[in-house]
Amino acid sequence: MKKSKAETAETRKRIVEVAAKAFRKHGIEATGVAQIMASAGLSHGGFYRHFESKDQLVTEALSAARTNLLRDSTSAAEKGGEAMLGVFNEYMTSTYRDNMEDGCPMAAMGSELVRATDETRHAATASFRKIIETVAPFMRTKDGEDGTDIALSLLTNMIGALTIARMVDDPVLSDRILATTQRRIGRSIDTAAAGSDTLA
Amino acid sequence: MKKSKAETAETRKRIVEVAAKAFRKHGIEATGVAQIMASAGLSHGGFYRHFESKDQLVTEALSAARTNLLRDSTSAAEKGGEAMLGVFNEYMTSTYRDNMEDGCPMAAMGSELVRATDETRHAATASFRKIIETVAPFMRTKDGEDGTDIALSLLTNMIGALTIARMVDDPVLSDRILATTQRRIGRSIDTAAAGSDTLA
DNA sequence: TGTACATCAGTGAACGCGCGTTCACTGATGTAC
DNA sequence: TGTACATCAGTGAACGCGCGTTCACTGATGTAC
Repeated sequence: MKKSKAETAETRKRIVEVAAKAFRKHGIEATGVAQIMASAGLSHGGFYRHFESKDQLVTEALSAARTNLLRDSTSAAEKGGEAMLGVFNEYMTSTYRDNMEDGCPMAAMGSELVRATDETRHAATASFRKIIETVAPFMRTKDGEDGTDIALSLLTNMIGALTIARMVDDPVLSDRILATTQRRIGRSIDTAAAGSDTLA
Repeated sequence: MKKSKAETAETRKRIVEVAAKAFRKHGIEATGVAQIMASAGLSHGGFYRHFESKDQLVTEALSAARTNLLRDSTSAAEKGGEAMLGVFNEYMTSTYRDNMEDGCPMAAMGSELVRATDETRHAATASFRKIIETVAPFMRTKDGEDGTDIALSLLTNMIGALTIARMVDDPVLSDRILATTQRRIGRSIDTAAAGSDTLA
């Protein structure tokens, strides 16, 4: 039953994408290799033809999950401050809150990533840094302030707010957390900032 | 080998306290009932004389873990704004970051609490709300702003910052996240606010 | 106050279960001639 | 270009292991008389 190289690559990619959603939705520990393989339409035995371990898949799934985030922020960075504000605000909506499987992996798996392997934490750090770099130029800075610092503050705020908004069992409180965070986003982003497109 | 009522109550309390530390340090799922009982100096079989399930212990351990937080913020609330600032700042130190087992349970177990049982999430919500209420009067508000909203924003920021500071594998970046968050704390807290002691 | 008995905290073996991982096997793909 | 063979993606059973939970048992505590 050997498969062609193209098929093999496709299968591997499918496993990573399925895992990226499952880990965010149910958590890393709670998601088994067999479940992931079943969701990808395979039996669990073939897993180790593609990956050395579950940990390796976690690292790759995390990198895959960040792709959407980076795509959003990079495309907004090209368009300018108004687009960036739109992207940020979208992350603080009830729709985004209620769709964990497609959202920010750091908000969805935060405390599990703290205890993850060195490789996974390294990948997470690289993702986080990349996003900070992308959005930092769009932060509204006053005298002496650094865009990177504002971005660090705003993004960790969004991650924490999303986590707590998902944790609390009172929808009113949850919505209020999102709304408050949106207000901070509006204050932090410089909508007048030019996109990289206009610079080119 | 029946034990006296006093001993039984003491044992139960010990289990909860050991669990509160272990869940924060290693995560909820990764901490087994047998490990907790062994840390408490007991064999695992006796666990169900004290608790109906592991889930019940999780709920109680969470409530026990919040006690320290509430004690800190309540005592600061009595003393006034300067004391409150001190407590907040302490939460954003490298010492606090590196001592997960004694720290804020929402930062330590955030994404696991999102997926916890209804009872646990309810307890977590009550804890969060209580702390917000305690610190809200000490927030620096400008025209039309609500202290509760500022508190929600600041506390979710601190939880997210602590989580990400623990997740990244670069100590420089981690320290920078803490420092930036400390700066925001300084801007948000009204050090001139009077403590409830002075009102009495 | 003293005795007889029921209660139940704690022990340690055992339960079924799902986990991550391994392995012998199958048969289509890719390669060497 | 066609044939022979090595490769290896995927299957499904099996591995050891630790999980949460149960249970028969022990013996000190608490209670009823």
